Amino acid sequence: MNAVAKTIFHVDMDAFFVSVEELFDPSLKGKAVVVGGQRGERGVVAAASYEARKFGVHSAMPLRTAEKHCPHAIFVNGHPERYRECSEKVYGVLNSFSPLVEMASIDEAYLDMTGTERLHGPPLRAAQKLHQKVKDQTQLNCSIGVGTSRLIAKVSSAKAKPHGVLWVVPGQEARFLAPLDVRDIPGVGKVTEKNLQALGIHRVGDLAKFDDNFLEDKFGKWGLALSGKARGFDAGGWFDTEVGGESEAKSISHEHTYNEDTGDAQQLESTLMRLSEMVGRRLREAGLHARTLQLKLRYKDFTTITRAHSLATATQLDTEIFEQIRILFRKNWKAGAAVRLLGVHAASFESAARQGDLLEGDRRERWKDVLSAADKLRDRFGESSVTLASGLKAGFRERTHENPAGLRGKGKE
DNA sequence: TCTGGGGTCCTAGGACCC
DNA sequence: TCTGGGGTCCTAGGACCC
Repeated sequence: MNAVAKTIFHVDMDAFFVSVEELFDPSLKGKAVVVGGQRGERGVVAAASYEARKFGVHSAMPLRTAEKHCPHAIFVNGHPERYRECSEKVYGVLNSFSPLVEMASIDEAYLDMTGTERLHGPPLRAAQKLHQKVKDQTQLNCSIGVGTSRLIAKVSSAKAKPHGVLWVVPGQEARFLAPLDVRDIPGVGKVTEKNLQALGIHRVGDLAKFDDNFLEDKFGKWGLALSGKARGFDAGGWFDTEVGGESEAKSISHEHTYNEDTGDAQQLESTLMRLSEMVGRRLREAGLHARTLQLKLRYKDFTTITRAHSLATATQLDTEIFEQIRILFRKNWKAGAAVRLLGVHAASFESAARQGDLLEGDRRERWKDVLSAADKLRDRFGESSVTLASGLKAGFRERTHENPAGLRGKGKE
């Protein structure tokens, strides 16, 4: 572990969703903009412009609260396709700079720049070059943190915002981290913060004073990781892995929150049908079969339950997914109770279904062909053009509407 | 403050097996 | 009858991230 110190870049796009919307509508520039939905809708802020943030608006805030804080803000629906497109463009720029690039999410990436000094110059110079290149080729601003670990790079990119570059010189990690709030450590949220505060730990420096054993005692495995992070190490989990490693999806899910709660069985089941189709489609696109299917049910009062079932044979078929989900729903829904949200979740993937007897296998193959054809039709004519009504009475199905909020929100930016 | 959607990882208890 | 100890799988829930 005493090899040459690594040089890791963390590139984080500034107010990504807002900036992309500004590319499509330049009149938004310089204004208070909230991305995530329209005024008065049920939902939360996916991203807010720096202008809106001045009024206390931040991501994950309910739209209705944002409206109160900033009545003059412009509310914009999210456009996931636009963000994906821009994200790919950003990836292209990064990849032209270094082959070791890993997109950590739609708007941030890690680069392993170890040993590139002869090509790009010293770390700070290289980061400034990349910073400019991203701006020139995408018209989007980013911030870049540079350090000897992913953790240091990530924390420093956050401190560099907006539109800045920050290098933590090797050996200075502890000094950089010590004065920061424990909340600045990725993975420390509200709950951990509170637990740490109860122990008198407020700053990263306080945390670094405690030894591993004490923290492991208090917080288990997570405490050990925390101890490492307080010292600037990528302690534990995926954070430890090499930059550029491809990781496969572990689960696929879709959920829907109603604009108004409903206790109507037919409406609920047709939503589950639609969600099952969406999950099935994603499974087929990824060439995956799922063994575990899970229903998520959130009632009006926000109490939420999940109920799962593991199949003997993994599936990627809409009908099989829906069949299980419906069983779980009928078994667990308090009949008539108003529901706020429904979700369908698939996990325990197998790359190919273990097939039963030949006849059964043949039947499944034919179904797969039918479904792939339906996927293609939906691509061409929209989500509502094809319905596999098997197991449903005619007219049973809710009209499919495009989900304007089909995008990830953003935490800290 | 009336709380989206899509993910990852972790914990904990019970079933079941050797 | 007074009862071990792992290992693994399954399910439910929760913290956290963007």
